[in-house]
Amino acid sequence: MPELPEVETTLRGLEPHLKGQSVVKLVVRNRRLRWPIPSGLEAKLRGQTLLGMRRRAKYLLLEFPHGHLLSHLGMSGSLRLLTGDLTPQKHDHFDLAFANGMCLRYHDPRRFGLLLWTKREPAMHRLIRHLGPEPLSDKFTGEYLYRLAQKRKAAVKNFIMDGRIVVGVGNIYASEALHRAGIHPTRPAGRISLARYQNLASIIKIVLAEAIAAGGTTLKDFLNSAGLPGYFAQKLLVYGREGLPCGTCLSLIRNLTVGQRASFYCPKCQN
DNA sequence: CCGGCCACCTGCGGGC
DNA sequence: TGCCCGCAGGTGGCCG
Repeated sequence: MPELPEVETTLRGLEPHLKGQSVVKLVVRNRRLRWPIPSGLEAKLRGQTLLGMRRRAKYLLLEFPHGHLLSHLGMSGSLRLLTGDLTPQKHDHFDLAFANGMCLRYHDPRRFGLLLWTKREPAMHRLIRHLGPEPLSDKFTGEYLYRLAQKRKAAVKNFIMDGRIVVGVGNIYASEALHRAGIHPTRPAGRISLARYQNLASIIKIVLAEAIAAGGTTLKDFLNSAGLPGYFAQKLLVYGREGLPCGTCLSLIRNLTVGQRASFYCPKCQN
């Protein structure tokens, strides 16, 4: 489900309500996420004040006086802010209750997400340490992509989805950005010019920024922290549009498997 | 180091 | 209707 824009949307929805609040309790109904929710986390969080929230890649980082909570939404996770009815539904795996009455509830049918605790700087954590730059930062440029791409034979779509190269570009936005940039998804990363990478890098920034502004993409079940869908799905030009005409040239959009992921592209506009 | 593949898990839609 | 198959927005780990 969530790529960078969906995680950012979740962060922006939660932070104003939760920053500065103290934790009343953590209730875990199912510890078995991608990695088990650590036992003892309940005791660690009780009474602690949430100092701030950040996003790094697709991880949400919650800062407390003695460490950070590190969470990830996986493929099907969502974090909702509840105030009224607290009856848990199927796949509601944990609740973080705050002193102002707000309840942060995690829902995740596939359980590919996670909730971990780290005492050290989150940037030093083994799941974060190896990650590349944020796509919306100044470190992410066409020159940067071009330099790392030299001699690489992997398909450019896999290259830009590799978190060690750049974070936050998932399957939807990789397809969309490559389409807007006119680059075929299977083109070897090392066989793309600097000029095309400059174009691609700026397009990735634009697509992600537009998706954040639209509140993310809801394909079937993404909901923001208030339980509302994002509407960037209406602006997708190729993703999920196999067999439909390209908006530019009317060729039919194709769906090709690249690196075990569906990849949508226009056979005429992208090369 | 790099590239390719698998696994983790549940739900849903299509085809028969 | 019901069963079986394939597929789904992520990503660490393993293998050659």
